[in-house]
Amino acid sequence: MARRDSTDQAIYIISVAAELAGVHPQTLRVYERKGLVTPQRTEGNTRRYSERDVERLRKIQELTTDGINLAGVTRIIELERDIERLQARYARAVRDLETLEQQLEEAMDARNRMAMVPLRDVRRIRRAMKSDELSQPAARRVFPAPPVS
Amino acid sequence: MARRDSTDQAIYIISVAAELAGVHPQTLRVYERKGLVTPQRTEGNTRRYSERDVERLRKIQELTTDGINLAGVTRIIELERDIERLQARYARAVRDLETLEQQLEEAMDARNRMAMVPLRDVRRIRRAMKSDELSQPAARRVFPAPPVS
DNA sequence: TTGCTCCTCACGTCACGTGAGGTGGC
DNA sequence: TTGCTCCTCACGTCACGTGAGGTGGC
Repeated sequence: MARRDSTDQAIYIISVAAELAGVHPQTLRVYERKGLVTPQRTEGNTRRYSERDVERLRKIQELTTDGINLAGVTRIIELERDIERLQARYARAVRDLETLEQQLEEAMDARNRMAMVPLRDVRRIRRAMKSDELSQPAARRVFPAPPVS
Repeated sequence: MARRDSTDQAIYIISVAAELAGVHPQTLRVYERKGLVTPQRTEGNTRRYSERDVERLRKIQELTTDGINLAGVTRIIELERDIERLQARYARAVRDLETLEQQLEEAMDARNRMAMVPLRDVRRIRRAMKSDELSQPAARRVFPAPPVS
């Protein structure tokens, strides 16, 4: 779940992160105290913000600009993450559906190109066709249905 | 989309709606002015709240109790509605998937109980079986695959 | 008449952002 | 040293809820 890639690298000091997000550095300290954005710290106790942190700061900035307070921002970010997950799950289901539809169609196609014979009659048919003058080529074409992957 | 049922009937005067939602009547007037809840009006210009309105008021009350301001409440209610729709859509997809899986399984079952014969050989097989002493009952069992609903 | 409704205005409270002020390490 | 960082405290602004005050119709 928690991806570990370049967007997690803690690279920006507070003044740079603040500028990238378009807010006051002091604001970032307040956000951290309230638990909205938790940057890493250097050994010297200096904050280091990752690209992901800055993204989050921008999102917060966008929402507060719309007049939403921090309690609302927190909740909204959670809900939007839920929505993303749901959408991904739905997209996966649609893909599965398409795959299955195609499989079903193929199965139907195969079936429609064929005549079906109860398995228990196969031996009898083979025997009957052996006694027929034209039987040899046709007899080989009587076969059990192949398993479908 | 907009359901029209008993929950839309405008039945409560402001004092009752306020009590049901656990808030001050004056608050309801403020909410209306801000566009959060829009009750119907009687001919005498008195507000009438529906069950759905009261539900919404309770939701607002719940969120503001969590310290979320009205701008946040509006957004959150929208997002939660989005989530409900997405969940319904996902549930529908899952149902479709199950139906299709069952159809595919049935198709496979039918196929596995049968031997398959290319259609162009059916006539030849029938002819061959006719000349076989045990052919009569078996010949009837050579048939084209039925269409699947 | 009583108790509601309607409205507007005003104010107390609180969240938020940000500036000030003093500290310390690259 | 300079310019950043760290922290805490304080204050201006604004959103929100709610009370007051006056009106009018079941």
